[in-house]
Amino acid sequence: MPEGPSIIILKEELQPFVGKKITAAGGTSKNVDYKAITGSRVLDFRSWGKHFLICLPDRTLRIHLLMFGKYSINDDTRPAQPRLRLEFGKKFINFYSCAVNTILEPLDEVYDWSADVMNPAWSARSALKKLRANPHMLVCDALLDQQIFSGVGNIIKNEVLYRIRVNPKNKVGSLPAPKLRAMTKEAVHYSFQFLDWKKAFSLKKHWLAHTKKICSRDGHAIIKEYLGKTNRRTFFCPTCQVLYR
DNA sequence: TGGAATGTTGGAAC
DNA sequence: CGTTCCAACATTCC
Repeated sequence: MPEGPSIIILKEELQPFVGKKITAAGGTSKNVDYKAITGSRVLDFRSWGKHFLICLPDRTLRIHLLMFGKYSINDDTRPAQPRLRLEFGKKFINFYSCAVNTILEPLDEVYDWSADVMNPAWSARSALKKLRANPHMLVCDALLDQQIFSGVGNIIKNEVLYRIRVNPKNKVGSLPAPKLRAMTKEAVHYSFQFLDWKKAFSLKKHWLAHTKKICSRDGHAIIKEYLGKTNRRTFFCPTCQVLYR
């Protein structure tokens, strides 16, 4: 479900609820004061990477869909109990198996919007600065670092590295400067392609590395290894994705 | 059918 | 006290 582009789609699907008043709220999350938010109007839906933000006058509800989170709109056919349910008269939204939190601070104090690859405030310069400050970090970890590339997930990581022909085992500091810039640029570019393809239900069709077995560039085998500090599965072509020294 | 997967967290361990 | 590690969580698919 997640990765930044999917959250953008969620935000777009919920646009009809902007400005609407919550007439009832419930769910299994213990991090929400359901009574307090009943009667509040939704000022806006925002997002920061994989965080989906429901902005109310006096607080923000933060939804993180994690690996298996789901949502449904005006549809109660799911068997599971929603973690969070917001009703707007006869219409409603349900969120399932996600992490829900309440934020009381102003969002600008909580989030660095320039780190979100899909936000207009995204700053490549700022990302490069953070990367240069972490030369020891593996590039496969760097792309998954939400403080640097908020919204990038494992699929985007694999596709970005394949597209710029960079081996995931490189350290940030060993990449030539143009490659580091290319990585930063492609993280944004591919995220928007992901968005378009996901909307067209053709995301998987465009995967070049993720879950693939053969490199479409040179016909060599794509390797699967569990890499980085979080041991995420990483697909890459050791032949065309360069390992710098 | 069991294992793995678009992810993060909190607390234990060191 | 800082860091690192790992279990836990939850759902769907192959």
